[in-house]
Amino acid sequence: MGSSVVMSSKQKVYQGVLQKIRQYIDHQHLMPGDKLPSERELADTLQAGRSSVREALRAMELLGLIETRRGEGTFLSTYRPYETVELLSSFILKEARTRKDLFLAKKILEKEAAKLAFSRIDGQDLDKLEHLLHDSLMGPTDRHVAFFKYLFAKSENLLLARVWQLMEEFSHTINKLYYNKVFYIELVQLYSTKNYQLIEPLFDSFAIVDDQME
Amino acid sequence: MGSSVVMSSKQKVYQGVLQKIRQYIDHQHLMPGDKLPSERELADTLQAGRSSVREALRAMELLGLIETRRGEGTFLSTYRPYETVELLSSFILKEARTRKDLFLAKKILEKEAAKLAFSRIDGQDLDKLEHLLHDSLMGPTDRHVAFFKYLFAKSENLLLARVWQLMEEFSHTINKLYYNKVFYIELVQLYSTKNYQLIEPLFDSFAIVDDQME
DNA sequence: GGTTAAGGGTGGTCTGACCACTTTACGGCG
DNA sequence: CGCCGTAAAGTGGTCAGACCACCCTTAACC
Repeated sequence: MGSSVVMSSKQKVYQGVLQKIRQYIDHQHLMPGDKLPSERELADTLQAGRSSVREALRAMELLGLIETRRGEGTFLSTYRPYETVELLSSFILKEARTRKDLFLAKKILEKEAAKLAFSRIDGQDLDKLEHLLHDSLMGPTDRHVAFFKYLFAKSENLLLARVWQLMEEFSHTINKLYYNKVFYIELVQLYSTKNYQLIEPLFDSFAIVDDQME
Repeated sequence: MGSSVVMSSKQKVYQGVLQKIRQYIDHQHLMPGDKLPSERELADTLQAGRSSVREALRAMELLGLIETRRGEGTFLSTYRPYETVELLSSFILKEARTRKDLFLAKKILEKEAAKLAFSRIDGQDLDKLEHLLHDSLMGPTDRHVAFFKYLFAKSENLLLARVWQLMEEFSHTINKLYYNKVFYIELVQLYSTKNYQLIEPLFDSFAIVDDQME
């Protein structure tokens, strides 16, 4: 950084600013928490208007790349791609807003998490899962969410977990979904008897209970 | 739309503007290509400054949600996340673990699409898939993308397809990935011999070829 | 040394000016 | 009446400037 924003005939100033900021972050080896130059300084250095700098920063902020704090400055944030997926998914899910697509996609993720978690479920986990199933203070949807949150944590694939969570949260705007209670009991049994090959057939044999039909 | 931006104590004006625009898109059932109100009109209607409106629009533009054209206006775009993906990739690369998550998640989706497509693959589809495999003008990555694009279309689960597409585009910024060529041939064979039960083991037995290691 | 107030710096928001480009409207001519 | 050219109106794009809310640092006072 030190040169003005390069103005290609098609590129808007905020896009040039964005590129320069990214280069600055790279060259300075900035880590999350590190401070960027002030808006005014950026505007001076890049010979752009402060508004144009702000437009670039707002775009980055929405993507979760930076955090701006009034009176303090602009800081590189711990990058959380999942927040971006959240915003994007709100559009994606809207387009694909058929119940069938959503529920099947979610079921697939749950099934795969169940299988990924398989080798990591020990006796203690079984206890916790069974405790969940027998907690009579929990409604079926909450139990479902807690159950699979547990399994997704065990799967140790954060991206899958987050995508599932977004689908789960989004599906709540449609209605509440869960499997028949026998399903959960049988899945825990499969973990108990170490019967990996029966996980997929189990998912295939249980239909989702659709709260809206009741 | 018609009320001013609600100012919560923590929310910035541009975030409120963003919400209102999203609501407007919903209420008007806007489709890609449809025109949004002008910046000045939005500023009047939402009782915000034009700069604040622009900040919100820049953020949406960077996400590929809208397209602004000087002299014409602001249009809802057919969702194309290319610019976003490029911007995010420089940050997503920093986490090797995220990378591992991404590849595994993508493989899972590809596997499930292959299975969902199973019952819809006919002789004509087989011809097309085989044609893909024998197109020597295609590099391995392009072939992989075309191959699975085809399968996801056959799966008829638009949500899964979109999530996979997003992951696929993310992963391209990291490196180029595909399976060993024998994989595709064997999968087409499974379709030909109608051997559904072997799809999952096939995916389990093939490692992803990582271009970066070559 | 501790506390408080002031000063300087930060981001946040808005207004206004002006430019480049597109679309619309109007007038003149055939 | 239709077409063409020009001007006006409308669009986004950029910048400067003003002022506010907040934060941090420094200086002054007890």
